[in-house]
Amino acid sequence: MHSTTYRTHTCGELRLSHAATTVTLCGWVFRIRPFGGMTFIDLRDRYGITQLVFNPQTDATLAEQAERLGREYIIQVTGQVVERSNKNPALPTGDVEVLVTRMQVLNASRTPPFTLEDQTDGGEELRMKFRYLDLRRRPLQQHLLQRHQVARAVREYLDGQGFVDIETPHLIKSTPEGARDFVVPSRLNPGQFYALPQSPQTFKQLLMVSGFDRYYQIVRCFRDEDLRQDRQPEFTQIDCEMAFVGREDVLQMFEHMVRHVFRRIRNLELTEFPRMSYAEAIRTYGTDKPDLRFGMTLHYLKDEYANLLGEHHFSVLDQAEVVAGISVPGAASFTRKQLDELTEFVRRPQIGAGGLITIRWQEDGSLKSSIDKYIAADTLLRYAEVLRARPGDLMLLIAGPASNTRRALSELRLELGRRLGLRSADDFRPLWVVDFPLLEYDAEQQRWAAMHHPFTSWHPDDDALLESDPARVRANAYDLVLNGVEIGGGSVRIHNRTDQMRMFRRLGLSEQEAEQKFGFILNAFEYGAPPHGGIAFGFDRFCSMIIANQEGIRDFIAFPKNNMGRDVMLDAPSDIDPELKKELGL
RNA sequence: GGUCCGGUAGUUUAGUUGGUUAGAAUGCCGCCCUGUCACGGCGGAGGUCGGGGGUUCGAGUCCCCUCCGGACCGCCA
Repeated sequence: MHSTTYRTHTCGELRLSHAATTVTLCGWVFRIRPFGGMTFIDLRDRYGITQLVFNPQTDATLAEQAERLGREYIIQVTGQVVERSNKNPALPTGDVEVLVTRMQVLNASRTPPFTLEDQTDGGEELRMKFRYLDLRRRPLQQHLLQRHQVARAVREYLDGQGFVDIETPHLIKSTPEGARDFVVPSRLNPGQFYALPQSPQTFKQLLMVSGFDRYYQIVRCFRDEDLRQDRQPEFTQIDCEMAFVGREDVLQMFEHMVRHVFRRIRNLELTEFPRMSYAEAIRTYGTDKPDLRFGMTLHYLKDEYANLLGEHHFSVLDQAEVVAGISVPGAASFTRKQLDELTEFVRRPQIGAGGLITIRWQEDGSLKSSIDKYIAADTLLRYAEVLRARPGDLMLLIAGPASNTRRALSELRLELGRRLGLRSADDFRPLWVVDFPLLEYDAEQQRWAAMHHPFTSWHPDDDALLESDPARVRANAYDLVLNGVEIGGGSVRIHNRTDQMRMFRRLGLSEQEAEQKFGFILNAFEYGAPPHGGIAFGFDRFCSMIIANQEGIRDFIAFPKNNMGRDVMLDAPSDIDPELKKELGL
């Protein structure tokens, strides 16, 4: 299958059954073990590693040449496959070796700046600069090969469900809503710019108007925002849209897609896709993307509905908008040092809690808290009841403004999950988060903004609230969360001009602005637009989760950018030729 | 726009209160070794301590500025 004019087999192919045949292999010199006259070389390609033997008794000149090879030289060798006297069970090819009788150096190599072992000694920056070398390493090769398999499985499923892969343009129009656009100057239209798509959102909706019913695309998207380990300026979406569907149709269809991909890639049957409202997620986990692999949910001693604090003399609690906490099973044995670390963790500027109240409920029933002088033991026992704690547990309380406190507890919960080993890499817990708010108030710009995007429809029961009480309108939107990572999101869309205009007005666009920026879709809605809805998955995140159950996506992208959006291998972005600049009217 | 961490040999890193010749591992080079597989043994070379300025008798170490990398907050419909 891989036989070419250069080679008869790959480096991962030879077995005992090949013994006594003569083969020609090509590959990179991975390790050289000179052993007196005799020399062993591990020859590597993407299929595996095969041991070569050079024996001076067979060919003294050749054995000497072999000793002079360097790491990552690329060579072509011919020889006989022989059974090894000392087999290596760690290698699939470990039963055999190739006794080399002819060797040609196809290309020499400088000594690589870092080792290409699975556990490389290279730092992040160096590996990025020499990305093509880093990609020779087995873990990264596996990631990209598996990413290809994920894409195949996705296409296999969607093709089977009648979805049509249709390409959409990359040079499009800049629109005011959403993320900052990357722009491309137009030479033929001096002073004007294209934008690169943040997603094919409007195009896929127009394809529904055209009657394409079921559309998908694995497509690059661009957003000019600050980066994180799970955010790149260009990233890939599995972009999907369906006509004549309601929310339930979309959730079913894509739950099954995720199941299909997990079967194919991990041979794993996902058990259930529970649903949770946005409000419930925020209340019980402090976040809209809860990690369901472990418990430790939030419980409230004081919030806008109730105050269960009882008798005490502690102003920190009285003055707080919200007092809430989690109980950590079996963690009453935490040391003072560990508790200090947790306190420091929540006080970090990024988390921003004022402090952390710790209550250790010992196995013997005694209580040790950081607020012993303010709050009596019987009151603490009532707190324990609210927090669903048991003897042996550690209770952690935070008091402060509602959203800060929830966020801090959410981060604290994740940190404890990490420390206690509750976020297992073999465990996958999907979750649909539904009923997001349609709008959120942007204090900076003093206007309402779409939480999902401005084409999202809303719950019919909330229709009247759009004008009277926008904060309470529930969107017909959903996110798919996997182990605390948002891997996809979508909505049932608006499909008539009247509602779309109401939405634009609500977002502060005048009739004229809406017409100017979004005229194409408003017009399309006047020519028989079907009800439709869809979803988009972050393909890079989906891959990083399904392949390695990790959040960082850079190791699943062949040529990613760093956290300043730079490609350190190319050294892009860069200056351009002044002549070119002039032509572009810049 | 902001916060935090880091930058010492090719690479990964140690370096105490500011004090003698900046130490280790790995890689690289040389010699020895015929069954290794992270081979082993002996020896050797290799340092603008990111850059600039300052404090000091003396700076890898302290201060200021700056560049680079990483993580995060804001931001990311």
